[in-house]
Amino acid sequence: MSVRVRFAPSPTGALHIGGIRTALYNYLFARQHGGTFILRIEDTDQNRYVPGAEQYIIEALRWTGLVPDEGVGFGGDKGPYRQSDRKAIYQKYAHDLVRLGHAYYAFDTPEELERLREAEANFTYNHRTRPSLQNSLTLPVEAVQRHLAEGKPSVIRLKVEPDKSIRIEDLIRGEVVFQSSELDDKVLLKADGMPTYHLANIVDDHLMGITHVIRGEEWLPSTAHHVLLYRGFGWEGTMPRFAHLPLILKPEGNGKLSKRDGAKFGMPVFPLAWAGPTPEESFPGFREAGFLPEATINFLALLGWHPGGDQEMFSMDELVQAFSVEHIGKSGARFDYEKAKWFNQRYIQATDNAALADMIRPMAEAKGYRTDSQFLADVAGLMKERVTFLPDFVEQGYYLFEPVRTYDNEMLQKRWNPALQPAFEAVIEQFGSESPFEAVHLEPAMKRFMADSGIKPGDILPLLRLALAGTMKGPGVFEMAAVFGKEETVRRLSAALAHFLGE
RNA sequence: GGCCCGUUCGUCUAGGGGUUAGGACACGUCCCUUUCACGGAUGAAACACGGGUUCGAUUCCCGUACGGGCUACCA
Repeated sequence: MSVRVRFAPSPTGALHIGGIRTALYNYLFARQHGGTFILRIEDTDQNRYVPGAEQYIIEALRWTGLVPDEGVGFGGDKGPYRQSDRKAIYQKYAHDLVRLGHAYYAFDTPEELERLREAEANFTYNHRTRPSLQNSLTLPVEAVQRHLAEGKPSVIRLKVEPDKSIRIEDLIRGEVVFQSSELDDKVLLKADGMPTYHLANIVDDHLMGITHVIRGEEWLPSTAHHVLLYRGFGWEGTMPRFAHLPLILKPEGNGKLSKRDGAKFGMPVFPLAWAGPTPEESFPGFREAGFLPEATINFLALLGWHPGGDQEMFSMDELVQAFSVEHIGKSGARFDYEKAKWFNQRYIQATDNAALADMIRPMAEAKGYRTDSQFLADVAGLMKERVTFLPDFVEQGYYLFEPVRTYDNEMLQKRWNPALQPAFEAVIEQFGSESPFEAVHLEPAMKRFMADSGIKPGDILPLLRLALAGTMKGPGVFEMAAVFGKEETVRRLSAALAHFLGE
């Protein structure tokens, strides 16, 4: 049977980076087995639905390259893939389960249950308490019929039989055992007619032919209920295998990574920026920060999984090859932003200049800078080994785009000396006569010229740098000169000399 | 509180009954470089604790501690 896996997020806002990792592992597993990767939108909670979240999820998957084979926005013949469009299906199955004796109607109001929980801290709706509550197991048949006919608000609950051991063979954790007596009678169908996660999930996974459920660890405790549902429906024979992923933890302190941690620690925790109704509900994204999708994926892949060995850099194809559920770690992984930055740096270094030019162009454009391909590619070549993020090219390399307006005064005081004027002028003149104007020629030629003229490179080189860039940081003097070209180089040097002379 | 899961350098991790416990990020030092980086070399840095089992346990078992998750008509 061919592998079918799904990524099933809830459109309650921006999808954080942990969600992308879950999608990634599902994707890798599907690709490796020649299987199908499905996107299902779990929007069964009307109250938490956030407009735009679904589009965000799809865009985030496209950006990271985790493109589904089937699902909302991607076609497929097992749809619809949006749970709110499947309401009638769940209702049918919920009622089937009642008929089969594995579920029942319950009429207790949320308020009544709330009171019970307040009265008894550990109150649970289960095999012990249900005989004293308002449901189709305790009420006379006529009363149940009447309530149903009158449309009295009701839910359908799973009838968990006590005294049974439920064993789950988790692909990551091995055998996990639960005692049914400790399980509650989970609500399957809510009073508004929508299913809860538990019902919708099992029905959909079954109907969509899902073979492996790879999801976050927060679902491990309810997996026992899910097994009971498969049994209740008589689907145990085709029940998917489960793999529960460890969670991603906060960069510092305790607990799992949350939305707010981005602002708290000054780093993005979302793949894409999210514009909420208020600044507090808006979040920065990896994409907007200037991460390459490949770097983001490589970083996430290794957060909780490693194939063994010492390899750090993995292309998507290599990940597909190397991936295995057995090598997923069991403990939570702390979100390590420094490592993410390092990956990005490595990927930028490994990207060719022409491709970088295309990525930089919008940023150069926004600043009103030159945007021709050759120049941007040259800038990329000069800066790629000293940047971390894409915007750094134009932000740190501003002097490549703009004329120098200010010179590092401290360095100027230290390096400039009026006695150097003739040497500096000679060097400017020599630059003007060099050809070809390329770094490989310029560097030896100029150094030879200085040696022949009795000019100490140590006196002049720092000044040339200052003259060309205004700052002591940056690419090699001759490399910059070559990118500027003869005319611009001489212009910058002359302008700088005038400034050095106090004009 | 109850149930479930986990625990190797600060972080991500490899490993696995006998190893100098390996790599990467971050950090220190040095080299390269008359800048800043890249790169190279090198250093400091870990098997939570207590009992077993065993000739031998970081590795297997049991406890304890600590961490995490769940405990909604949320997912």
